[in-house]
Amino acid sequence: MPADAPSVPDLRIRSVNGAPERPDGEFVVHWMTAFRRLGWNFSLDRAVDWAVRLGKPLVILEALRLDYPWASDRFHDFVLGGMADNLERAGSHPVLYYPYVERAPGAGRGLLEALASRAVVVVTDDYPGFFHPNMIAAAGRRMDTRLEAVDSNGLLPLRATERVFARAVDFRRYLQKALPPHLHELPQEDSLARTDVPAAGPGLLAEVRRRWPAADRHELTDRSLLLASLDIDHSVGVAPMQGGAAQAERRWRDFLEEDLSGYAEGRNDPDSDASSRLSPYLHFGHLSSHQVFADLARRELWTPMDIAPVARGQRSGWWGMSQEAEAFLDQIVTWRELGYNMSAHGDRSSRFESLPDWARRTIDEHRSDPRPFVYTLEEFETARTHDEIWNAAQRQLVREGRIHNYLRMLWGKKIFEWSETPEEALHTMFVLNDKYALDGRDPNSDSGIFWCLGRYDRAWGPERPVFGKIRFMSSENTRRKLRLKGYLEAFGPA
DNA sequence: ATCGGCTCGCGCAA
DNA sequence: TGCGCGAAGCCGAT
Repeated sequence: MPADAPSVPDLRIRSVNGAPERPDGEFVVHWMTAFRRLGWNFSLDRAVDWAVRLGKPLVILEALRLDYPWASDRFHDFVLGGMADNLERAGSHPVLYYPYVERAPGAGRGLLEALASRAVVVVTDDYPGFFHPNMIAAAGRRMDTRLEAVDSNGLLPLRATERVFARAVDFRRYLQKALPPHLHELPQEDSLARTDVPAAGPGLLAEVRRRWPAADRHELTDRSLLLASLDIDHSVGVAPMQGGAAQAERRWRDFLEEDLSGYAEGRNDPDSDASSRLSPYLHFGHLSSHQVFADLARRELWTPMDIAPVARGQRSGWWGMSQEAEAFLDQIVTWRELGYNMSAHGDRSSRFESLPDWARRTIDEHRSDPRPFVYTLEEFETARTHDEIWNAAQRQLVREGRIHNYLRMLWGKKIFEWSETPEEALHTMFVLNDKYALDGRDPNSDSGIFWCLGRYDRAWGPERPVFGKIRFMSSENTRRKLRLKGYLEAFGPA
């Protein structure tokens, strides 16, 4: 790659199929699958680099299939909202933004290959979770054009280390040593700002676009008819939270300007729902943690010189920012990227066997303890347990696609306690979280769900039935700690 | 309201 | 070898 182009760090670029680029191809393809935004995006920067270097137009394909696991009105709507934003923003640039929505099962088959067969190179997003690694590998086998996957997941490149970490403090200590050089590596705020990309003419790909028509602005903006026409799960309704980079930006600004000031204390006060509510935007790639970091640093008047000389994995004081900024960075950098690291490098990272030894041991010792209650997946899903707090949390998940951050822990702990086996509990948690949570199907879902069974945690006494030495939580105590009246009314039985 | 004990593993100082 | 401490807890004693 050219020395004069804005550099995407080599560590973040991976050749999927080992094929060479084709300099006589007609255009560069950016296949947008995970980082669904037009700025703060190393993956798109890389595609722009190619286009500039070889003097070829840029085609951005953002596709949405019908048959991905858990496809529903809820997730489709979120992604389509993002496409509407990207279409709007790309309109002022000389690129071909091509939003493709599959209308009938299998209709989209062949589209990527049709583009790839004429492309110089295809650049896509290297996301370590859900079906993405398999999809990327399969796409690489189906094309003889060079396919590159680029890591724009977080501040630390996924390939910076092969190690996996058993506890947040270990990863934090590692980050405090390894992260500083990477903090200078930022993607472009506006990947399409460079004017030296050759224009994509209006006739480009006309015949491809006749066979696989792009979604138009109107149906992406006003989505109910489109959603209703698709063969997806309509029982999981559109969530109150709107998807897309524009909404993500708005929520981030609001959080930064209004909610962050109470963040350090707010999180320790279980009464307030002090979460940033950015996780759906981060999950769908509508928001970048690089932007979050850059904006935060600017607000804090921070420079790398402020970093403390001691690096012992301490939770606060290392960055040299305000308490609330450091508390937030611990979430969005340490904890978020801990999960990504595990997803990218952890053997069997989503399996029971990946739990720490002490946790597996104690869970096994209590495997045959009688459960105080046992519910089926269907009873859990329809919020028919004996516990009104648990039922309310489940109803919030079904209706809004999220759960209050404290209750989310209780929700998982109780599914563990009220299932026949830990494996069945895991299955229930993953099904419900994957199906309903806007931020589900993410490496951080693994972290959150497995935390309930001891991952990243330590043993706690006294030893109890079912839990053994796994940290225990109870609805009775939750009732004492949280003011739940409003919540229980809002999420009472329908 | 606050405190200690419950319990495990790891890095680091000694 | 021992010490300190860690995502969010619980419970009983004070």
